[in-house]
Amino acid sequence: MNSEFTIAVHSLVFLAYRPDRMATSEMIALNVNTHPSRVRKIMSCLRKQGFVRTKEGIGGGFIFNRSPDQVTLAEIYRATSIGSIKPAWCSGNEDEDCMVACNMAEVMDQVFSEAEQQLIAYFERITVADVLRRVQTAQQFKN
Amino acid sequence: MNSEFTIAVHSLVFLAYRPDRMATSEMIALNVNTHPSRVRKIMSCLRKQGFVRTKEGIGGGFIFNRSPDQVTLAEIYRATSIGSIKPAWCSGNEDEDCMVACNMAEVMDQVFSEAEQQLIAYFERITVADVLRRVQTAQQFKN
DNA sequence: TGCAACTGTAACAAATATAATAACAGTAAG
DNA sequence: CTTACTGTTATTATATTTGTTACAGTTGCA
Repeated sequence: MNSEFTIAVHSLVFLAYRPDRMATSEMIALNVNTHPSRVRKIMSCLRKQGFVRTKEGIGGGFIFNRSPDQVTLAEIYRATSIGSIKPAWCSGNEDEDCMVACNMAEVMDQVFSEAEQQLIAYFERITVADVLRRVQTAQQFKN
Repeated sequence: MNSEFTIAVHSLVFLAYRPDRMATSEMIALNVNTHPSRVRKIMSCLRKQGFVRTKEGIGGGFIFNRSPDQVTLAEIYRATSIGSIKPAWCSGNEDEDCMVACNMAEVMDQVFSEAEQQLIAYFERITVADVLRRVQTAQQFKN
């Protein structure tokens, strides 16, 4: 799977964690450990889906636009990474004179698509607030 | 996800489809549409797990060693691709002075690991024989 | 009005992962 | 002892992912 999902989740958790629910791409990038430009690209996608709003210019940044306990990982997955569990490579060959060769690509497509539904059903049960709580729990075990 | 899973499933379905349940790496590679060497590498892994046995020398090849309706995609996934839904890239930074930065990698690890269990639970319900039947069904819809 | 701190986006470069290919030793049948 | 196979490693080619740079557009404020 695509790491954009990870970055999107991390960014939203970070925003949820901040008292003002706001941060610049530079702050997020430092926290996530990537380049601010990559953060902006992914946040731009989250903005188009209404997860965050942005403020340009001085004192600007990204602002969490919804309640962290209402946003599920399923929504984030759909926004950033839908289709990413299926490998790009496809087996089989339509021109072959064999039922298996001709139809495996289509059948595996179905299988991966159903598998992805299972994954999404699981992500449906986890919110950004849940992830933040898990982070807090993990932290407590260190102390 | 790794396409080795796809190739492994396709290869076993192809073997299950053959009356003698046997084929050479060249035949499988032609059917799957890849290089025989790649097939041998993946089949070699399936042999070590007991899914197939091999016969070297003239007249040799790979032979399905179990009943197609007993082998689930979950077993094949575990044999070839375990851990592959988690992206290699990890977010966060242990050295950062922030709870979120320090613990997100661990938390996302848990999340991906649980997600993979869901995936495997789904694959548990599909056998090689089921996939072959799906191939047959797909074929019928073309005629 | 003009500078400074932001986002938005595209283009490019670097790194990494994946797939194809070649090569050759080992094995078994005839 | 030759031919048709697997087993395995190494190498090359290709695709994908990530990082980086650059710059236009926006906004707040002195």
